[in-house]
Amino acid sequence: MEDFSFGRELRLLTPSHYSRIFNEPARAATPYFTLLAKPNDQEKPRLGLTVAKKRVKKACQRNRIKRLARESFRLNKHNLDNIDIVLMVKSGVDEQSNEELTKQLTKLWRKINERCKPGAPKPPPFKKRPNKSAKSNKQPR
RNA sequence: CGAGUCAGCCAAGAUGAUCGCUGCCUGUGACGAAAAUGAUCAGGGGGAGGAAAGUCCGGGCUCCACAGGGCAGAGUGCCAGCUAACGGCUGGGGGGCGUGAGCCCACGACAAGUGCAGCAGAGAGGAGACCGCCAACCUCGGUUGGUAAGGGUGAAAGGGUGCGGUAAGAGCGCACCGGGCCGCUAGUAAUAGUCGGUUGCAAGGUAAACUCCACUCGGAGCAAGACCAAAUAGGGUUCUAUCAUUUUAAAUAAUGAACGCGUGGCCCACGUUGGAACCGGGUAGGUUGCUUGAGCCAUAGAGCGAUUUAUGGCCUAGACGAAUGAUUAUCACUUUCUUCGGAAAGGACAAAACCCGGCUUAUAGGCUGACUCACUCA
RNA sequence: CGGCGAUUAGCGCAGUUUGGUAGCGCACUUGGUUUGGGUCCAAGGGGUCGCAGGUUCAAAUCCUGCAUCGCCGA
Repeated sequence: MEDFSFGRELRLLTPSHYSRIFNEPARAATPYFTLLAKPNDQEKPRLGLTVAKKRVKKACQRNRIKRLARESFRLNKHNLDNIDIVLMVKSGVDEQSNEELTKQLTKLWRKINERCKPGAPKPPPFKKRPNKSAKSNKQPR
């Protein structure tokens, strides 16, 4: 029987936890999510969520996305190594169905775990994304 | 049956299953000498709203300030009541809309004072002669005077209709209607009146213009405030005494040395030369404030009503990178398709953050009651 | 969660106090100057004044309610 619990020891609780991960993390992304991750010295994986008000306007939609992410993490955490993950969202998530988001998240957990393995190639140094705005302007709405 | 008005209620459709989150209660009881605290695990029964929203008002609560009063500033604005309070609600008055049930209204004062009204128009406020009308004069087209009935301008032109009157006109006079003032009556009052008297009508609009009048208001907000408090740096007190020598009551003073900074190196200049204990401020972090309250339900009484009194019963979320969820089964409901077996899709607005009373805004639908209008039948 | 401010032409801003005509700079268009371009000169176009109600004869301006953007407080 797998352990599916999700207590406080599996979450990132303070700003210092978060800022550690923002410094040179491994990255994985889909059109609606971005994951940042780093190995930790605990025995378990840990999860933190950032759902910006700028990206998702309504409070009940923010809650829905956070719940889905936590639920997905809870069901998949036994496949993860000891890493800290921060999940960020992009604009447009609130228009997607629960089913679609769950599918994307399940893929992402596997992907981020691969990239955090010690043998994996080091990610390029964290730079400011060049000309991100120019690129997004080209994309059709 | 159709159209409509008002009031109230429900709201991720209902019931299960599996896997989770959270705080409460009961048991367990790690660490610890023990007590206390209560880690962990198990069980039980709770766990978003009518607007939780906007933050537009009002209050509780907390801290700060404060003799008393006034000014300034802000707000409210028909009258009476309700309330902890209000810009809210109830009842009444007045005005407007609707055939009606009903709905809407910042609705004090411009006769205290000041201001504003572009353009047009003769004239924009105790006025005025552009056209017209009338009279006089003359060069027959004008001049002077009278005149507010008619035309024209404007959002707005200084009571209305009729008769008399007049050179033409005019509240100039009269009748009726309307208005002002004083009184009477009804009403707590706003206000009302087939009421009485008086007044030719003189001062029109605008106060979401300044202003005046009446009433209200100290400021900030739970990120308020209270308590505990690591590391690092720094402050104070005491003791000891530093790397050496001399000196002094005393690390009191002086010299040298060392180290740091700077340099390829040197000189000069600058700075530092330990340790211990205690004290207070205070950051990260934690605890508290934190949910029993102007509370909810039922019955009875008072009141037209808002509301209130009495008795009985009930306890109904307290999170903090922030819980209240996900998947699935069966059964209902709506729409579409249909080979009438079924299949597919769908269910609003929206998430507590100290707590209440209101207002405003968003909202798929469903249910209940009262009433109005139209038509038909009896 | 609480407390504040702003929204006017493609861009940056006046005008709002005291209600009647929406203006300035850059940019844009046309013409002139020049061999041509720039500079310079002259003329011109372009604005539901964030949205919806109300007060008023008349609203960018006064009042009310919404929307969007931004700032501050641990």
